Amino acid sequence: MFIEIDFNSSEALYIQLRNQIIMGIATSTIREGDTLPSVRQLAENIGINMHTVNKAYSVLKQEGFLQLDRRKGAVIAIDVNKLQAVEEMREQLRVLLAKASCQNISREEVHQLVDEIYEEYM
Amino acid sequence: MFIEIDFNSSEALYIQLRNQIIMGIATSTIREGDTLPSVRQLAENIGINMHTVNKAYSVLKQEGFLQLDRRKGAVIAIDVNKLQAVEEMREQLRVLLAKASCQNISREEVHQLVDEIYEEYM
DNA sequence: CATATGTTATACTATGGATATAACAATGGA
DNA sequence: TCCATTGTTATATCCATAGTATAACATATG
Repeated sequence: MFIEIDFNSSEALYIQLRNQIIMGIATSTIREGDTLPSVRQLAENIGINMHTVNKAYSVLKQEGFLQLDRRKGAVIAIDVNKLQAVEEMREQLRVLLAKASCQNISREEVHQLVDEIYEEYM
Repeated sequence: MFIEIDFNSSEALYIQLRNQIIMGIATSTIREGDTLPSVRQLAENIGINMHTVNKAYSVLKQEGFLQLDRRKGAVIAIDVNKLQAVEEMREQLRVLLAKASCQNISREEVHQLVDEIYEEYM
């Protein structure tokens, strides 16, 4: 299992789970059509509560990364409104880059970071 | 006052405050050496509790953007460990760009977004 | 001396995260 | 058909955090 939870982190467990799964998709560790473990299985596997996994899955469903099917379980299925996705990204980058700018991190340095990270993805 | 708080947002008030002040620095609305209102003044001004403002100021102090002085009040003073700042940025971008990658937002599109946003700053 | 500053302490309410049981309808395999 | 497993929903409890409300203190300014 590619999922690693940090119980000492201040980040909510279900958010960590969400992030790990999105990273899994980005790095092709899991692909469209693959199924994730059932909420009960994954919960037992990680050692957390069923509802915490369920919440992570619900968020991923809401964000258009998962489809929940009683027959097949949790299936990776990308269904994204790209215009909306870009606007959400812009808002998050606005805050992140404001801080970066204050810290004298240049535009070029950000571009390089983006390139480095994108090499791991796709 | 350049600070605008959204009371309907799910984001914590002190985080909104922090973000607005960082954006204020990034856009040169406030500059190094400028003083922010006292915690009591700003609290009354916005219509929130003194301790909420105090928490925002404490976070900004912790992050190296503010110096709190009993004589001068809250003074903008950038004191940043750049190496650490870049690493923190990398971690945040890792999650953000993983999602972007899953949503078929290309590296070039991200670069363009970064450029657009950076035009407002510096 | 009076006022305003940052700082600290305590207490309360509300909300959200995480857990624990429990139950339900629907599906698939034996 | 029977049974186990699936996603889903409903409660209830515990704890941490956010926000508010008072209050008090040392210090600095006028």
